[in-house]
Amino acid sequence: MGFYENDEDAFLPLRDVVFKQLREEILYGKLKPGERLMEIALSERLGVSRTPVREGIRLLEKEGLVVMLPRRGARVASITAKQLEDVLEARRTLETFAANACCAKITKTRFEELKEANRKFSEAVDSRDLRQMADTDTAFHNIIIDTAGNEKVKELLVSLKEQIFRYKYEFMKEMDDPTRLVREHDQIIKAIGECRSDRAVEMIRMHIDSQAIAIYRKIK
Amino acid sequence: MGFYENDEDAFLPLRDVVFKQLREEILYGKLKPGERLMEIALSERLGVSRTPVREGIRLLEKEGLVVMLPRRGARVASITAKQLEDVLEARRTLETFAANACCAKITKTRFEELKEANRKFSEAVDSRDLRQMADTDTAFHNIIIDTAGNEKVKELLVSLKEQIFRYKYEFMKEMDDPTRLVREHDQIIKAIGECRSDRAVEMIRMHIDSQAIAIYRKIK
DNA sequence: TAGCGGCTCATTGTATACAATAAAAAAACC
DNA sequence: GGTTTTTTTATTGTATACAATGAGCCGCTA
Repeated sequence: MGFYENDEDAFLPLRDVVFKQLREEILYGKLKPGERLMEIALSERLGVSRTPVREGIRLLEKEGLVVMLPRRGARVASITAKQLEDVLEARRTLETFAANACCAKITKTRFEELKEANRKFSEAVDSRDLRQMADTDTAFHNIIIDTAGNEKVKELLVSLKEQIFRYKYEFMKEMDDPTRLVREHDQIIKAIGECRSDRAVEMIRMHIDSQAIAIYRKIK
Repeated sequence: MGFYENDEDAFLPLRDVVFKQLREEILYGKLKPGERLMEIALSERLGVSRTPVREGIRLLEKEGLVVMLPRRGARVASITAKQLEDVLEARRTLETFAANACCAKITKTRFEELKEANRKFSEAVDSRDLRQMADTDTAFHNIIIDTAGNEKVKELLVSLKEQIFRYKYEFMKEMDDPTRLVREHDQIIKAIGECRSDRAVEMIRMHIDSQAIAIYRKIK
């Protein structure tokens, strides 16, 4: 690669370095949906041979970030309205499960983390730093998912969210009142704090759906 | 590979042939959990070079059938009780969602397919052919999932089921009364036919849970 | 004999060369 | 001039050679 993002990467297999790099570029829009990923061009740009590039691309496919056609190479995954709906529906299903489980397992410290996470999200919203907003929002949701304690569900949700991250990112750019998200988070926190799992589930559902509708509008 | 399962495979990239072959061997127990997958040995056995073997193994990793450790190669995924619980919980969450959606979208022809599928499953149970039982059971559930019409959920469920297929297979071997499964299927069909989605969801949940408990017992 | 250190070997990681193929361009034909 | 066929070229698929590394072995030392 010629350079390394940080020292950790120096010990990672090159395929993972390639994976991380390309993932970053896809998620934050440098590589756009539908764009071809050509092995030779990438290996030259990244300064490695084709082998780790191929393997890195396979990892991206695993995360649903690229699609491969035999003998035709890989493209950054683009998404149809139907696929977006499907992903969001799957996400909603799993994340409402997580919210429910979270209510049963929440601890005092976890609850405080949740509040702290939303505070950070609120700051990010105030700062209008898009990247920061996206990251802190993810962190907030991840606390709920972590508390639910189901590793497989977590893994699936990470993958599902990555698949629509790019669109969410674009959508946040044009959102008129992002402070609404902060208030929605607060309501979720409140429901969890009161151990009202039905309400928490409903809040999460609404929270995801409202974003879903906005993203959906943008896609079309 | 030297030979081909069928003509279709002759046109597939070798990585896919390798993937299919190894997947078969893992699912039906020829390759056992924890067993190492060594690239050179496999490439010799399958008559291809290491490259497609490596890529085939990556595909297996994507399906959760093998786990890879950097510089230590790949092993057939074995599962802890906790992981099994997590997978089953995720499956239950998504499949109850599918059952619910199925009730809303079921058509007359699909309903007939469902009944036919359970008839075939019943025959398989009578014949005591384990492989047949597993396949027809999967086919039955797949009709419900297909009818739900969410491709992403389907994809996730396929992967989740594969991860526990081997254990289910082992468990079926020692099941005392497999006809119970046929009756459970019948109840699910009935609930769907009556458009009682609450009941269908509950039936699916029970159906999965009863298997879950049995598999769980076996693992421990 | 227990523990340390370096050696060997098996195995994965990476690079590269060659083969196969699909898309694009050029040529031949009507 | 347009259409089909051939040729070229770009790109992926596959094989293989070499490098790097981790695991186990063996002898050394105390």
